[in-house]
Amino acid sequence: MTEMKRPVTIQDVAREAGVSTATVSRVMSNPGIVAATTRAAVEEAIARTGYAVHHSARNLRRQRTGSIVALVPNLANPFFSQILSGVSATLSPRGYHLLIADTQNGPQAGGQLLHYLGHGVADGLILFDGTVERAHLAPGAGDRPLPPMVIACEWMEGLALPNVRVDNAAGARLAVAHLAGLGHRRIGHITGPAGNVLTEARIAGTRAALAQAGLETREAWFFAGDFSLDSGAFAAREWLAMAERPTALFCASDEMAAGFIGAVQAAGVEVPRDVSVVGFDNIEIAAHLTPPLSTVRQQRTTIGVEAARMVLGCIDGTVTGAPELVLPVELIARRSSAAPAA
Amino acid sequence: MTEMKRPVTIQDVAREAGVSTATVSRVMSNPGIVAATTRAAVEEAIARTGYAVHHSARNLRRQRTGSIVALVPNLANPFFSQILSGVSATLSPRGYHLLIADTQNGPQAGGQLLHYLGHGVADGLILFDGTVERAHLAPGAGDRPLPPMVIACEWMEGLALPNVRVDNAAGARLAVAHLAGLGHRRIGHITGPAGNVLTEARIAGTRAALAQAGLETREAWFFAGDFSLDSGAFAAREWLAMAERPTALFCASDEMAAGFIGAVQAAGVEVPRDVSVVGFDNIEIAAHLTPPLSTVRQQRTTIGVEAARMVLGCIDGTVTGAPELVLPVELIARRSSAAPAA
DNA sequence: TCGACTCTTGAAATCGATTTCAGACTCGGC
DNA sequence: GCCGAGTCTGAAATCGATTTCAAGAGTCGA
Repeated sequence: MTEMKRPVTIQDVAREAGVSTATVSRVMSNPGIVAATTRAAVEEAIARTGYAVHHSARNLRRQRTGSIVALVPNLANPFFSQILSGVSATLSPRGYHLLIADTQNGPQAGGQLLHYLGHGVADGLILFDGTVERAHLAPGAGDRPLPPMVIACEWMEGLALPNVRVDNAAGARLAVAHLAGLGHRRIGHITGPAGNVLTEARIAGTRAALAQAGLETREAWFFAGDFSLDSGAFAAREWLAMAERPTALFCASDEMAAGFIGAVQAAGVEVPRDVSVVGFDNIEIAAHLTPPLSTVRQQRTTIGVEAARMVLGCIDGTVTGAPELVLPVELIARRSSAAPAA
Repeated sequence: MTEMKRPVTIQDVAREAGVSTATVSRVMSNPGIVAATTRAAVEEAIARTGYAVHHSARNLRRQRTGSIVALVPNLANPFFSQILSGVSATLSPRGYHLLIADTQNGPQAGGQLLHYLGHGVADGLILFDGTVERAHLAPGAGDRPLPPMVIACEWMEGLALPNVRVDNAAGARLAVAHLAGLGHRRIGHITGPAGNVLTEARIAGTRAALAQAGLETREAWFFAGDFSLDSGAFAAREWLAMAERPTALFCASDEMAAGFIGAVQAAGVEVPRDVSVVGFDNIEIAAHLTPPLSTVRQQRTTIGVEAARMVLGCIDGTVTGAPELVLPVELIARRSSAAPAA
């Protein structure tokens, strides 16, 4: 048919249809202002040539890129896959692409970030990592206006950035209150990684709920974890070696809860007969574990959807300032938590 | 300091340094050919103005985009997160961005794909979804040369596309041989979604291994699943209702294995005492389940890394034709499989 | 002292689409 | 028959960087 060499440009279409490139462009982006007959001719030419707009060219002229970048601390962590799915589902219908950057938990996150900011790489940014150095975020750093940016899941104290998160402290309180309500008097906690805002919020919620229930807050019952399966299993070893064990544990992530349960059950301890466990996240497998895991549900898809909406809102100006959206959490009682043995 | 209005362009830097834009450009992309003193002046000017190259402009001129798109069937599936992590880790140091498109398992995958092909959106494409309509992939469809493309995890029979995958049939054979070796005579299989190439390869491997071991291949013992936890639990209900049950099951995914085990254990059946189970994938939680899950290990990060390398190779011409890389798998025997009860 | 060469550098064309600006044309009303 | 308003269209400028081409400045040997 036509030559298959060089990709067809708007010039080719214009020539083919006997009009100017301006008209072709109008047919594509604002058909209404083009006369019906002309439009038909152009559309016919487009179809015949198989023309497709060249994004780089359009982006250059329009001064936008059509993509949003999501900065995640660790892409391998399945926790983010569902969130990103929500982001993607929101972005696609609005014509935006999703660019993913994995900071690999590294301190070079700042560098990564700088790379994306103001370089015309993306129109907006969703930050899922609260450990980025503040210096990089302060407007004026590098002398260049920063693109719209929202921070999701995590947040940064004292930094006025649009934000989507769940009510972490409330989740912790729900979990601990649940355990206390079952009759547990000795309740422990496996924490997230030190320094993380989520970790701190959940610890704070745990302490608050313990105090409210009039229970002891024993520091030895706070096991240091990092959200991972292995850190849960590690905490289990500490717990097993302990003289005076807590009878119930609230874990800051479902993965740690699963790691803990797996390890204690391998040691012959039974859940929930010997120890009750509550997780956080409600990952999909939680309901299928043995025993099914009681947990605090966090709607990950919704987080992604709302974060994406928020950036888009910032971009088109319908969202201004630094709104904060705190999503509710919910306790899901399953079989891993029960009244303590008499 | 300087005005904070408009982002600084290469023109500004050129003016600041008293050179032409050509020289500034050379300093950035090929410093060697610029005189040392001039180069220093330009670098100084770049630092002073905080200049950063505008990607759309560069891309337009260079006729590349600097990004690779990964088309995944379902981003919410954590199976892909580790693969994508490998892709990202390989792409970043080479200066490429990772663009992610979620086809949402929909038939519109073709449309999605078309959107990315030849539109100057990406320099290459990694396809993790084998269900794309072939018509969209045939070079010449739409009259435009297709960008480099590799298909990973899955593949398409009779389509000569660069390909990275694991040896699925061998994995199935390993699993079944392992169960047969333990003494099981009645071995069943929970399959993946119908029509999927992975499903078919694993079924074929299962049948081959059963035949080789001289065991019966009973159709009733092939449970239809779709890789999901719930489908594993569903198969468990069928299995429980069965008069003559297989004593061992090979599941085409760890998630189905976990769903199966969770459901039968909830019904009072013990694993591996009453039934042995082997999964496929070796997802991270497999080792922490109760009992720890025996499975066929599939190196997901490696798949991502190799797929990314392959596209990059196609782009820079070091890879030609349609190479196929079949990664080995490995059986990991844990506690969910044991000799059948006497 | 005069080419022949190399080394640097800048002017200008280029990538492909969008958009402004103004011109051409139509139509209705007076 | 003329004028103004309204419609539609094309020429050309523009987005910001890269790269070709050629020219100017030295260098070196004969």
